[in-house]
Amino acid sequence: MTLRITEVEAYLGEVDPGSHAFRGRTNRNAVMYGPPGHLYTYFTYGMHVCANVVCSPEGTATAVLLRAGEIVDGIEVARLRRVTSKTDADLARGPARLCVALGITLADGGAGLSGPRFHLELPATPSPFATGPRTGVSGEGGTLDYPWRFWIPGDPTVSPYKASVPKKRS
DNA sequence: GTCGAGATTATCT
DNA sequence: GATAATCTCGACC
Repeated sequence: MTLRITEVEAYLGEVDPGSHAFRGRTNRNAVMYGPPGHLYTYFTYGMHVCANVVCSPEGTATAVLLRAGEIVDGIEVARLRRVTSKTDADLARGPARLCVALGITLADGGAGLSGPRFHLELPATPSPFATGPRTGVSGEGGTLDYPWRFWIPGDPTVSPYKASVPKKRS
């Protein structure tokens, strides 16, 4: 199946308070310290799986979290995996949803993106994108000081979920 | 459409 | 024992 990535978040390793690598290398984030082009998956909140792409050389821990995407091919399979989704745009709108739709599990952690299981390729033409503060990150890592969220404006698969700070109702 | 709270478990301190 | 890079459901506008 094919997925067009529409939203990501950057994590700059040990200098990023929101990164799993902020407190140093652990057993879980060991993959991020490895060579680039690999898949870093992790289990969070006791029930969700998220996928990252390692993008820094061995020894450093930067990665890109796949937050949302559009199912281009194999949408029927994605629908079976995401029964709760009412629309196609919901199939991969959100990090955990994206993993479910693609069938990514913890067992895929460390897999290469040029191997038989996964293949990553760049688009023929670059897409316009916007930047902003990250969401879902606890602590100071989720503030405007770390505007490392990138998405394609206007794309229906980009999550509006908690995209803006809670505002009081007058 | 938007807001608020609960669910549930691997991992880290 | 506390925490967490989230999702879903129910209530309200």
